[in-house]
Amino acid sequence: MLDIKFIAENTEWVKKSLARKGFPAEKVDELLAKYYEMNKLKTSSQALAEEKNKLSNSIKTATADERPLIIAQSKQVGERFKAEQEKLSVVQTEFEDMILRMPNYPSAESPDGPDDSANVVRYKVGEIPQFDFPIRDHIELMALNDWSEMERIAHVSGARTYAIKNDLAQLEIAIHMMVMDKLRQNGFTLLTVPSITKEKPLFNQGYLPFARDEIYYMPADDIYLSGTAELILNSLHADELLNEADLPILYAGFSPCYRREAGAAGKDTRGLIRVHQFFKTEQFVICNNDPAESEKWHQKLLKISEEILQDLELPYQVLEVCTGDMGAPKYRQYDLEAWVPSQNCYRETHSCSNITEWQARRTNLRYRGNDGKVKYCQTLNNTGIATPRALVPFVEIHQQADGSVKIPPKLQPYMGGKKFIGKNVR
RNA sequence: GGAGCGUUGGUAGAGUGGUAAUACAGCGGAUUGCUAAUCCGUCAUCGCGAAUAACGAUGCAGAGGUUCGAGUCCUCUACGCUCCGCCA
Repeated sequence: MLDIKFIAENTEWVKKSLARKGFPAEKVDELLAKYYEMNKLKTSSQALAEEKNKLSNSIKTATADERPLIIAQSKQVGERFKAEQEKLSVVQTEFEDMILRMPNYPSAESPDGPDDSANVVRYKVGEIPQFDFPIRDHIELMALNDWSEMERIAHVSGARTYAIKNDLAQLEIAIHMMVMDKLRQNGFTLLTVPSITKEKPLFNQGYLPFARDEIYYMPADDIYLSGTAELILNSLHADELLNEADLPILYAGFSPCYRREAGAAGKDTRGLIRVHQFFKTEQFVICNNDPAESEKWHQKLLKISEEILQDLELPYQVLEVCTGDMGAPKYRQYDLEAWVPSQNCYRETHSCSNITEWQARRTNLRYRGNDGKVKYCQTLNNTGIATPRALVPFVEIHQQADGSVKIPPKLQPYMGGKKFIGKNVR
């Protein structure tokens, strides 16, 4: 959520900034008109409240003769007050709906552009492997090694689900363990969190009101399924007033994640790239209000996820995401993409975002600064690792001519020391 | 699923239907002095405003209701604790 006073005082700048995200300038004017309308009603209804309070309070000291008259007057003012309040609450709801739909301001560093075609590759790390044998894609590798039950599970659980087994199942868990260890060593608090959520955290995080179609909803219990631990971690301290000494808060949250993928019809329908339920270890940071501080943490989160891909020995590229491809909450976003040999391209494994105050305002997540003033926190998030998607580049990059898959040294301790996995490993 | 008891500021904690005590922490100021103490003020949100001024409104888990007036009475909801039942 944006600061309405800032919008009122810097209207032209705000219009220009939000236009970079494709947000129309007229909507800023409409918001301000609604704001001024709301304030007028606040002023008039507060004047009536004041009058009502004065009359009520005078009853205590009034004589028995005076009372009936004052009570009658107070009743009358009370009714006018109630009418004014009703008008106000309509306008207030309209105003809140409008401001909840305003995206965050993009950073000066983010390139302008309408969609993902304008994203900029900042740099690439690692060699794209040259195979001297015909490569298999991850689906063929799973079939060859008896690593999955893709066809059977589709009958049980439907499209875009997966079941993996044997060494690949062990690998899925091992990668999360490796990532959790790295995050713990970097000072993160490890958490396993629920995937069920009430509605309010979805607004706090910024999924709602933008993407209701993407979210599983269970009407019997009025409960939603979370698409990421970010959602839960962002609301964990909702409505709290922290102390500056408590910051930064670093969380590594593990949870199953649920996405309807309603807008992805026809995309990545086979295999492990895009599924309705997956496991993610998420990096989440709450820091103080200093822009330099959130920039520092953004770079730190990026560095951690790069190390993770390097430990897994996956070649990757770092994208600076353009204004039009960023989600509404984001100020600045990097995507990390790992090389997928069978598709001859890089595919997203991590998304690293600085949200600045936008989520904290929705979440009412504040702290008392060392100067005694109350301020909003800033939040950042990045994938730690998401499986099974990360297994796709992993098994394809590390595949051998016989269909077995090499385990990089950094991961071997989590795989019981195995250097290779697969049917043909002796 | 059932029963009982709870939910008050950053924290702790009072509050017979009539302006939310008090203490601690934090911040600001003053004083004395010497490694701190004492005193005063402030301490959430919003409106009007140039204002971090004055004034006013709101805020006691949330939403309704009764009343001239609700932290206090009534209804519903959420959450917590204790117990019963069920259970990986």
